[in-house]
Amino acid sequence: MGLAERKERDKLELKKTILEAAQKMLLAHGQDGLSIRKIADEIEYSPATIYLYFADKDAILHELMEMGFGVMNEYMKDAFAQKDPIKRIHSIGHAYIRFGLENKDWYELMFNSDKPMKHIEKCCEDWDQGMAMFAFLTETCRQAIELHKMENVEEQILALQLWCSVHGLVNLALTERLEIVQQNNSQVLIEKTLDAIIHTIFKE
Amino acid sequence: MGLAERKERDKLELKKTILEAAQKMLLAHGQDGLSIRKIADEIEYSPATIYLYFADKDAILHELMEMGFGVMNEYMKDAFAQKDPIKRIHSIGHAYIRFGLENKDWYELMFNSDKPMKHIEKCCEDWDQGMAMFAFLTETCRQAIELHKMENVEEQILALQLWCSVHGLVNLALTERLEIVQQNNSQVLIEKTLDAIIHTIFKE
DNA sequence: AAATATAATAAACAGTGTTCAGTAAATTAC
DNA sequence: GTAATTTACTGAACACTGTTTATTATATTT
Repeated sequence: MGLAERKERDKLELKKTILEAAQKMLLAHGQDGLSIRKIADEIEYSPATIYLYFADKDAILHELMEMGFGVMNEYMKDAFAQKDPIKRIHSIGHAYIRFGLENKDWYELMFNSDKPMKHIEKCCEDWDQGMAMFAFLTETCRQAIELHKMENVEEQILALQLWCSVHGLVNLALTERLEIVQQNNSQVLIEKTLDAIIHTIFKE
Repeated sequence: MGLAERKERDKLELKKTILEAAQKMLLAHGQDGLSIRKIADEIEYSPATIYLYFADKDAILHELMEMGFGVMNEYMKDAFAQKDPIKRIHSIGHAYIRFGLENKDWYELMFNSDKPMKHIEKCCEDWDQGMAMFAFLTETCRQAIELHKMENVEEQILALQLWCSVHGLVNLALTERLEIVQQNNSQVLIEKTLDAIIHTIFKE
C-alpha cells in the first residue's frame, strides 16, 4: 500500500480503520490473536499511534463488542417480528444459540469477556445493548405470562431463566464441554434441550 | 529460603511444589496473574526447570483444574448424600452455584477455560471429572423421573437442562452481567431463579 | 519567515511462554 | 580412585505482549 493511498484513507477515518483491522483480526484469529501491534502492522502505523485514538486495548474490545450486537441483531430480525410471544421466545432462543455457535469470537466478547466490561466500569458507562436485549426479552415474557395467565411468575425471573439456559448451553458447546454428553451431533442435543426448556415452562 | 532447606524440599516433590505455587498464584491473582516465570520465582528455580516437569502451561492448568474438582466435591458432599432425588437436585444446584460464586478462578478453569481442554485433546485424554459429575446428575435425574412418573422426559436432556441453567447463571454473575437485571442483591436474584427453574420442571 | 499546534513514531519498560546449548553435580563403571 | 556417564538445572535467547514518553516531522496559524 503506497503512501498516497494511505494519506487519502486516514485523516478523519483512522479510528474506523483501526476498528476494521481489529474486527478482521478478531474473526480470523480470535481474541487471543488480536494484538495492538498486529493492528498497527496491518494499518501501517506504529503501535503508539493507536493510543492516540483509543485509551487502551479494552476500549477497542468494547467497541468491537458493540459491533457484535449489530451482528446478533441480524440473527434476531425474524424472531423479533414474531407476533405470538411464546413463538417469539422460541425463535429468539433459536436465533441466540445459532448466533453463539456460529460466532464464537463475537459471543465471547459480548457475553463472556470481562475486558469490555472493565472498560464500561472504568468509564462509568452502561452495558446498553445487553440491557436492551434483556429488556426486550423481559417484555416478551410479560406478554407470554399475560397470554397464558401464568400465576406466580415474575417476568424478570422468567427472562433470566431463559437467558441463563441458552447462555449456559452456548458456553458449554463453545468450550467443547458438551462432547462429554454426546460426541457428535451436539447440534441436535442443543435443539432438544432448548425445546425441553420451553416445553417445561409453557407446557407446549 | 536457604539452599539446604530447598534441597530437602524438592527431590521427588518438585512437581507438587510447582502445583502448590501455581495454586497459590491462581487464588491470589487469577488465571491472568498466573505465569510460569512467577511460579519459578516463587519456588526459586529457573523457568526452564518447570518445563522438565510439565510439557507446557496448559498441562499445569489441567492439573489445577483437576484439583478444582476436589474443592467442588467438598461443596457437594451434603447434596450428594440427600436421599430424595428432587431434594438432591435442588441441593446440588445450590452447592454448584455457591461453589461457582465463591471460587471464580477454580470455576473458570473447570468450566470455561479452553486451556485445560486443549491439554486433554492434545494428550487424547478425557474430561473425567466433568463426565463423572454429569453422570451423577443424570442418574439423579433418572431417579427423579421414575419417582415422579414423568413422561416423555429423557434423563440426559433433563440433566443438561439443569446444568446449562446453573452454568449460565454462574457465568452471568461472575462476569458482572447480572447487574443489568438487578444492581445489588444478585444473590437473591440467583436463588429465586434457581427455585423457578426447579419449580417449572418438577411443579414444586 | 517565525511560532505554534498537530500527528506520528522510535525506543524503551516490564512483562509473557518456550527452547536449547551448556554446566555443575551425582552416579555408575572400570 | 579415577574416568565416563547420566541427571538436574540454568542463562540466554527468541518472539511475542500492552503501554508510555521524549522526539521529530509536518501542517497550520500568526
